[in-house]
Amino acid sequence: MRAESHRGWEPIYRVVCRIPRRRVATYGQIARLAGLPGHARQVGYALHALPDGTSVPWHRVVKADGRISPRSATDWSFEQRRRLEAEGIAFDDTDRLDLARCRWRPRSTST
DNA sequence: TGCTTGACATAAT
DNA sequence: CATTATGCCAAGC
Repeated sequence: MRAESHRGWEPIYRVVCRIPRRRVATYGQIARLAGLPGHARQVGYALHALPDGTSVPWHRVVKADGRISPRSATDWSFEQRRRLEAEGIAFDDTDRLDLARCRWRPRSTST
C-alpha cells in the first residue's frame, strides 16, 4: 500500500483487496461493493492509477463479459491473464473466463 | 476554473 | 454478435 491510497479510490482499492484468490470480480461489482453503483468506469480508472508493485490484486478485476479489459498497454493485459491462469482460472477460446464459476461472492459489504 | 479523457456497464440498433 | 450512444466520477491540462 502506498500511492494506492490516493483519495476517492480508497473504497475501490479496499474492495479489490478483499477479493480472495481463485475468484474474480467485475468492475460493476466492485463499484457496487464500494458503494458506488453504476460507477464501474471509475473502478477501472482507479486501477489504472495503481503503481507497479501495488498490493492491490488488480488482476482479479475483469469486465462484465469475463474478458480482460483492453487497457493502454496490451502487455499488461497479457500479464493479467497470466496471473489469473496461475491461480487456476481457465480462459475460453473467446478469451473469456468462467465467470459463472470464478465470480467472487462476498457475504457482506463490510467487515 | 472548466473541458477532455479514461482498465466500464447497459440498452438499443 | 458487433457497434453506437449515454451515464457516472476523478484526474490531467
